[in-house]
Parts: sequence; C-alpha cells; structure tokens
Amino acid sequence: MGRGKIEIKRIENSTNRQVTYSKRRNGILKKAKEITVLCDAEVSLVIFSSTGKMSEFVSPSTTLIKILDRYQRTSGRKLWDAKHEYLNSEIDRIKKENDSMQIELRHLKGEDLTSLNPKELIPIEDALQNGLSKVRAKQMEFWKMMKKNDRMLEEENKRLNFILHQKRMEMDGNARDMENGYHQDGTDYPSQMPFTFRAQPIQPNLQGNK
Amino acid sequence: MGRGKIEIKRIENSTNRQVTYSKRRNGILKKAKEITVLCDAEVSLVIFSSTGKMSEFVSPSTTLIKILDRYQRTSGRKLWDAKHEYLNSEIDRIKKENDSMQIELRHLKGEDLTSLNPKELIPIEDALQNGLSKVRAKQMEFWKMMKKNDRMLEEENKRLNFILHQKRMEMDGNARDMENGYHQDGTDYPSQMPFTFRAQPIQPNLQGNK
DNA sequence: ACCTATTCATAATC
DNA sequence: TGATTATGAATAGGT
Repeated sequence: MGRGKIEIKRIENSTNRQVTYSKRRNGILKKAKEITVLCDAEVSLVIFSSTGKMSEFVSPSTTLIKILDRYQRTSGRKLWDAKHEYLNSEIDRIKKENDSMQIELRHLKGEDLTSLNPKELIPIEDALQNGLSKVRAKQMEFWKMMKKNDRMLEEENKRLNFILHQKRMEMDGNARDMENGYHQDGTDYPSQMPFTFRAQPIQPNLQGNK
Repeated sequence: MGRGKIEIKRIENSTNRQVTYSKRRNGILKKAKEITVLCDAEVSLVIFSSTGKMSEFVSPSTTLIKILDRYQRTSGRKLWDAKHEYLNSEIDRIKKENDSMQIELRHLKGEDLTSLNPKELIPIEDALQNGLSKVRAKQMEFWKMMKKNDRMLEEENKRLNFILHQKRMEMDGNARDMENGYHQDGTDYPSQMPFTFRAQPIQPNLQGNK
C-alpha cells in the first residue's frame, strides 16, 4: 500500500524510517482502538520508537495493570516477583480464613444446614445455646442494673421532694418576715441548693462506650 | 476496506464479531511485527478477545518485562508499586471484612458482650434464637427420618423372623427325612445362616452427603 | 476457510 | 512536518 511495494526489512534511511514510524504507529493505534470497540476486546499496546519515544494504548474499559494481571493468570508467566507472590499468598490465606468464618456464621444463623449430618449439628446447637444464655445473662445484668438505678432515682426523688417541701416552708416563713419588714440579700442561696442537683447520674456504664 | 464501510461501534452479531476479531487481530499483529522490523521499534501488544482468549506480540529484540520496565521509567507511572498498593489495599479490605465477621462470630458465641448496650443485644439474641430453631428443625427432620427407618427395620425384622421360622419348619421336615436314611452333604449350610445377617441396613441417606 | 469488491493505510512525492 | 495521491493491503460480506 503506497506508491510502491516495500520489503519488510529495516528502513536504512533514518528520516524515512522516522516518517514511516509515525505513520504506521498511528495506523496501529487506530486499529487497536477499532478492535476494542468493534469486538469489545481488551488491548494494551506499548511502542517505543528507535529514538526512544513512547506511545501507548490501553482499552478504555480497563487499565494496563489489569491487563498485565490477566496476562499473568492466562499465560502462567510471572511478571512480578517474590513480593507480589507473598502478597498474593497472603490474600489467599486471608480469603480462606474468611470463607471458613463465613461458613461458621451461616451455620450459626441456621443457613446451609443441608450439607451437615446430625453429628455436626450438635456443636452448632451447643454454641447457639451457649451464646443465647450468655446474651441473656448480659441482658439480665442490664435489667438488674436498671432496676437498681430506678430504685435509687426514686429514693432520690422522694428526698428531693422532701427538701423542696421544706424549702417552700422556709420561703413562706421568709415571705412573712419580709412582710414584717425584715430584709436580707440572697448570698446564702448556694448553700441552700440541694446536694442532689450536683450529683452525677448513677449509671455505671449503662450506655456502654461506643 | 471491505465490501462495505462499517461504523466503528460494537458488532452486535456475535459470530460476526468473532470473525472480525480474528481477522483484525491478525492484521494488528502483522502490523506490529512490520513496524518493529521496518523502524526497529520495540512493541508489546497484548490482546484479549471478548471470549477471553489472549494473543500477544513482543518485539523479538526484547521482552515484555524489559518493555514494562522501560514504560515505568519513561512514563514515570508506576506499575509494580501500583500493583503493590492495589494488593495491599485488597488485603486491608479483606482483613476488615474478616474483623467484622470475627466480631459477629464472637458476639454470637456470647463473647465480648461487655462492649454492647442493651439495644445492640436484641438483634444478637434474635439471630441466636432464629439459628437455634433452624438447627433444631433440622435435627427434628433427622429424628423423624431415623424413626421412620427404625420402623422399617422392625417390620423387616418381623418379616425375616417369620421367614426364618418357616425355613426351620421345612428343615425339620428334611432332617426327619435324613434320619430316615436319606443323606446329603453339608452344602446347604450357608442357607442355614439367618437371613437377617445378610440384610443391609436401610438408611435413606442418613449420613447426608460428605 | 476462501473469495472479491471495496475501503483504507501508506510510500512516494512535493 | 504537512498535504496529496497512486497503489497495495486489509477486510466486510458473502459462499
């Protein structure tokens, strides 16, 4: 294609070579784009000219890294070294751990039981029973704490009401005094404030941390 | 180029797409070879078809790894490190998943409950209750199956005993015949073995699979 | 997988 | 470099 046929061998004239390079590089890039669109293929293309200039194309649906990853998996050849192998093995290890936990969780939730035989159901039942009693013990604990707290609040309430009542009585007395012309400023007020208003609510960790 | 112009967009007909893919892939590979020879460029080309088949070309003067190394140096973009980071983030992600599952498991087993408040205990209790009832339903299922099996075995037993009894009667008859001078060697011994010893237990899948 | 009309890429030239 | 164009290559559609 072109004004004449050319042999496929190194173009000796460097200018010519350079020109041909540009044209053909564009051609290949175009073709690469086209095949990705037409055939939804995944392409990665990296070209270095003889002068060291780089051109690249990667299908928009992916990345060079993903393609190289897939390359390794498909071809079996390794591009990355020990570090990556280590990380990969680590991922495998954790994933396995994950899977077994998932299975255990499922079983505890009563899912996927069909694959189990009666002997295997026993420890699951035990675990559930045990967990349930522990959870309920905890709830009981909370319950008792709340009840205790309730009682204390009630008592406190009574006490406050009592004090309040007394206070009212005093005030009535003062008011009568004032009417009788006897005056005094309120500097003694703070000491008259009931203790309980300063007390912190008695909740040993009822809300939990979190 | 071709019998008609085509738009550059995904070819919907899959057969057609596959055919076009093959043709164009060959075209690109050829062009890649040509440019390396004509312009002594370095090319790496990796293509995955939509069906997952891989094709590759790397200039003979080099290797994919060398090209990728050069890619990193030239573009400044990191391939190995990026891969590294990706793997690390993946590990983090899975580990987090792991942790949350572990916590859930612990809670279901009644451990680490101190960090929870009463409201958080409810769904755990529910899950346990639910799991327990499912596990017990499964056990009940097994139980029924076993009982049914038992009944069948019992009936079978009765039947066999009956047959055995009949057999003995017959034999007694024979024995009397023999005592009357009618002899025969002991080849019939096996038939004297109670049938029941040969009967296979009827277990419709009691062990489950696995 | 092969065929061929057609479109496309590009070598040569300016 | 960039544009032009004659020519060979690539390939779409059909068999």
